[in-house]
Amino acid sequence: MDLRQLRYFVAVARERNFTRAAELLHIAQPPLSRQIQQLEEDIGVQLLVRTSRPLKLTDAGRYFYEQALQILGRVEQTKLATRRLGKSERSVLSIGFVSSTLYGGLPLVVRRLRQRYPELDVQLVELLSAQQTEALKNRRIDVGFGRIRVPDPAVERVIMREERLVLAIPGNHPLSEGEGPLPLDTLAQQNLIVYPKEPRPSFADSVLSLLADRGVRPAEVQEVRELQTALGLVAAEVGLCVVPASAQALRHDIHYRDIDDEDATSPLIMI
Amino acid sequence: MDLRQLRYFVAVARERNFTRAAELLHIAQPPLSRQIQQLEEDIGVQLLVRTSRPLKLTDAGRYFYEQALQILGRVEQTKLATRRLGKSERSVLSIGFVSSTLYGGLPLVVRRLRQRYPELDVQLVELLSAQQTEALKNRRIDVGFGRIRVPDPAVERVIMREERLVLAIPGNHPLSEGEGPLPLDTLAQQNLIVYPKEPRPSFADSVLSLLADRGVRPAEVQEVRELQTALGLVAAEVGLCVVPASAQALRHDIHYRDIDDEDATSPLIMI
DNA sequence: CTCGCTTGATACCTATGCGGTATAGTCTGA
DNA sequence: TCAGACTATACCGCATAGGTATCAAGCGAG
Repeated sequence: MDLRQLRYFVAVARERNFTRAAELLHIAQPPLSRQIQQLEEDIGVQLLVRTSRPLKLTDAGRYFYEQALQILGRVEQTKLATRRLGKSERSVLSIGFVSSTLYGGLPLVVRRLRQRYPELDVQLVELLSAQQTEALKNRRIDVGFGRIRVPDPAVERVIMREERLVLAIPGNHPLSEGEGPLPLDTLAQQNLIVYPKEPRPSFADSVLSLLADRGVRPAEVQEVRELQTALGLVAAEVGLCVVPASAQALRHDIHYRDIDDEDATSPLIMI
Repeated sequence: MDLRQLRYFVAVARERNFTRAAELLHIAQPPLSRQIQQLEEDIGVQLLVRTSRPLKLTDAGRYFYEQALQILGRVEQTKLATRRLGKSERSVLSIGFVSSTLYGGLPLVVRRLRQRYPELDVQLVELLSAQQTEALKNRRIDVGFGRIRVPDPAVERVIMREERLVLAIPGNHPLSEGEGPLPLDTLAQQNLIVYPKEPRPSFADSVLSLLADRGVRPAEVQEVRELQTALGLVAAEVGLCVVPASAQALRHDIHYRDIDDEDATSPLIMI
C-alpha cells in the first residue's frame, strides 16, 4: 500500500466518478482504475460498487475513506511541522510517559513548560516504564515518567511522589455501596484485573507482589495490555482492578474506593 | 512523500546505521541512502546527522521518527480493519457529530448502540452542522447530530432536546467570583469569543443573534474555528464565551455560570 | 426497444525511477 | 597514521506507473 493509492482513492470516493477524479489528479483514467484495483487487491476487499452510476462505496470503502482522509491529513501535518522544526532551529524536549501519568500531574507540567519556554517544542511519547530506559539511552526521549523501578546504572531515577492506590469497582458490585477505605484482603476470592501484560516487570507485578506480601489470594487474575482496557473490563463487570488514584478521572461510570494499607502506593518516577 | 520513505527512515532511525537498516529492509545500501536524501529534500530539512558515528537524529528527525511510527501503525491498522469489515459483511453505521455532542449524550448513545447491536460497527465522523447535510446526501454518514438548523427538504430533522447555554469565564475574571445565573446583558462591553468561524450559519450566529435580539453589544468579538480553541482563549483571558452546558466537562481550569435567559438554549438536532 | 452517450476496463506501449553493482570518499579508533 | 567501517556517487537494468487506443456495459432520450 502506498500514499498515492490513498490519494487516488480519496479522489474517486469524493467524485464518485473515475474520469473526473483522474482529471483532478492530472492523470489519465486507465492508470487510476488500475491503482484502485491494486489497492482493493492489496486489502483483499471491494471498496467500490461500480455497477451503479454514480458509483457507490461499500461499507468497507466508506470506512477506508474516512481513515484515508485522516492519514493523509496527518502526513501533511507531519511534513509541515517537521519542516517548521528544522527551519526554526527550535529546541525539542521529548518526554516519555506511561499512560497513567496523563491523568496525574503530567499535563500540568507540560502546560507550565510551554508557558515558561514558549520557544520550546514539547513532544510526548507514550512508552511503558521498561521501554523508557532504552528510549532514554538512544536519545529518543530526554526524560521519562514511569511507575516502575527499572534498575540501570546508566540512568538516573528521581522519585517525584508516592501516589495512593485505589480499587476500581463495577457500579452494581456489592462493594460499590460503601464509601470508606477497604482493607487489601477484600480482594481475596475476587476476580482481579491487572495491567500491563508485558513487558515485565510492570505495574501488574507491583500490585500482585503487594497482594502476595499480605497473603491475599484473588480468585482469578486476568492480565490486559493497558489501563484503559482494564477499566473497560471493570465497567463490564469482569472484576476489580487496582489503579493509581489519579486514574479515577478516566471513567466516571465505575466506583473507586481507597485502599486501607500503608504500602498501597505507586511511585511516580522521573528518569 | 511516500510510505516507503517513512518505512526506510524508521529503519535507519532505529538502527542508527544505513548498512544494517538496508539489510533489514532487504535492499542494498545505496538506494536506501538515496531515498533518505529524497525524503530530506522533500521536507526541506535535515533529519540525520551523518558526520558522527553512530549517526544521530536532528530534533526535526526525532519528531519525524515518532510521527512516522504512528502513521505507519495507523495505516496498517486501517488495512486490517477494512479487510475485516469487508470479509465479515458486518454493517457499519456512520455517525456525524459536532464536537460539542462528544461532551453531551453522544458517548452514551454509542455505548448503548454497541451493547445492543454487537454485530454493528459504529464509525464516528466529526463534521460541522452544515457539512453534515451534504455528508448525509452522498451517504458518507447515515445520521448526524448537530446544533444548527440547516433547512433542506431532502433531509429530515428531529430536535432531541434543548440544552441550556452557559458562560465560560476566565479564572481570575471579576465575574468568576459568584455562582448564580447571570443576565445576558452582562456581556455588554465584554470581549466575546464565538465559534466556529465557518461555514455559516453556525453556532456563532445563534449566539450573536441572541445577543442582538436582547440589544446587547459586546466590546469586541473574536471568531475562532472550534470549541476547544474558544475555551483555550477563555483560559488565556482573551474574553468570555457562550457554550452549551455539556461543554463544561471539557476544561476545569475556567469558570462557568448559567445564563438567566429563557432563550439561552441550543438545540441538539438529529438529521 | 434502440441508438447514442457516458463511463469504466483492457491491451499495449513508453518512460520514470527504484534497486543493484562498483567504487570513491570520509570518519573512527587502535 | 593507518586499517576498517560506513556513507555517497556514478551508472546500469528492469519493474511499474502513466499514456493512448479501444472495448464493454449502463443509462437516458426518443
